[in-house]
Amino acid sequence: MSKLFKPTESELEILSILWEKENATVREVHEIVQKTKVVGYTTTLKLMQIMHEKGLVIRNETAKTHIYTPCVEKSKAQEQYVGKMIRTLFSGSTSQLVLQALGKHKPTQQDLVDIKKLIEQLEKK
Amino acid sequence: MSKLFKPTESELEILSILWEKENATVREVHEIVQKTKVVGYTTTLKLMQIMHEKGLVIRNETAKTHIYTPCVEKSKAQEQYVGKMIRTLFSGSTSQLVLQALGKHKPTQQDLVDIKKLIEQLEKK
DNA sequence: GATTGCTTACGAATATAATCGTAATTACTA
DNA sequence: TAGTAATTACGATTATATTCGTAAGCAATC
Repeated sequence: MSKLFKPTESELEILSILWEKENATVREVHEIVQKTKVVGYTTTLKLMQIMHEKGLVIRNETAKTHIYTPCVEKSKAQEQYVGKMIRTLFSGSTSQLVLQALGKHKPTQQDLVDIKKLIEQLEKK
Repeated sequence: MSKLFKPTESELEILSILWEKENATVREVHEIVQKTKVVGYTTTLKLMQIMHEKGLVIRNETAKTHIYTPCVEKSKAQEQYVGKMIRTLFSGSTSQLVLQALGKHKPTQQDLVDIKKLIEQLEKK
C-alpha cells in the first residue's frame, strides 16, 4: 500500500507549479503565486522550506539560490484526489464524475477522440 | 457570479452524508462518521452547529432532536471541486481527468453507454 | 570597503480547524 | 418523584496552517 500524502491547500498550489515547470526557485514560484493572491515573499519561502522538511520536494543547494524539485508524483496525487472526489461528491460513481466534467468543461475534438479510444479498449474486456 | 463556498475537510464529509440521506440527525451523521475515524459525539455535534452558523445547513428545531438538512447544492460543490482539480492537477485538461478517472476506477458497461451517448451529443456541435 | 539588493534561516504571531469536557435541558420510566 | 439516558449549548484546549518580521550571508557595484 502506497503511503498517502496529504498536502495542505498552499502546498498543493506550489506543487502544481513545480509539476508544471519541472523545477523552480522560490522567486519563480512566488511570482506565479502572486498572480492569484497577495502574500509576502518570505511566506512562500517558508512554505517551501516546510515542504522540504516534509520531503514533498528536494532542493539543489549548490548555488546560493536553491532550486526546488517536486518529490511526489503528480499521477499519485491525481489518483488520490480523483478517488476521494468520486467517493465524497459523486457517491462512488465514476461515470457521474466524467459526465459532470465533460458537460461543464468542454473538451476539444481531439479530447473526444482520445476518450473514445479508451472506451473502446475498456469495452473489449 | 455565484458565491463560492469552501467547506473544511470535516464539513465536506458531513455534507456528503447529508446529501446522501437528504437530511439527518447529529446521531445519524455521527454513526456514519464513526465508521471512518474515531471521534467523540460532541465533536460531530459541534461541527454541525458551526455549519449551521455558517449557513451550510439548516435545521428543524421543533423536536428536541434537531434534524439537519444541507443548504448548498451538491451540483455546485461538484462543479467547483472538479474545476479546481482540473486546473491544479490536470493542467487545465478535462480529457486528462476523464482518462485518469476511467482508467483507474473501472466503470460499468452501462456507464460506458452513458458516456458514449454524451460524447455523441458533444460531437454534433 | 561601504552600500545595495537578493537570498536563506528561523522564531514568533496570527488564524483556522478540530476536539472534547461539562453543564443544562428534556423525555422517558422505574 | 427520583433516576437514567440522550440531547443541545458552549467554553476551552489542542492541533495545524499561514503569515511575516528580522537577522545573517553573499555577491555585485559604486
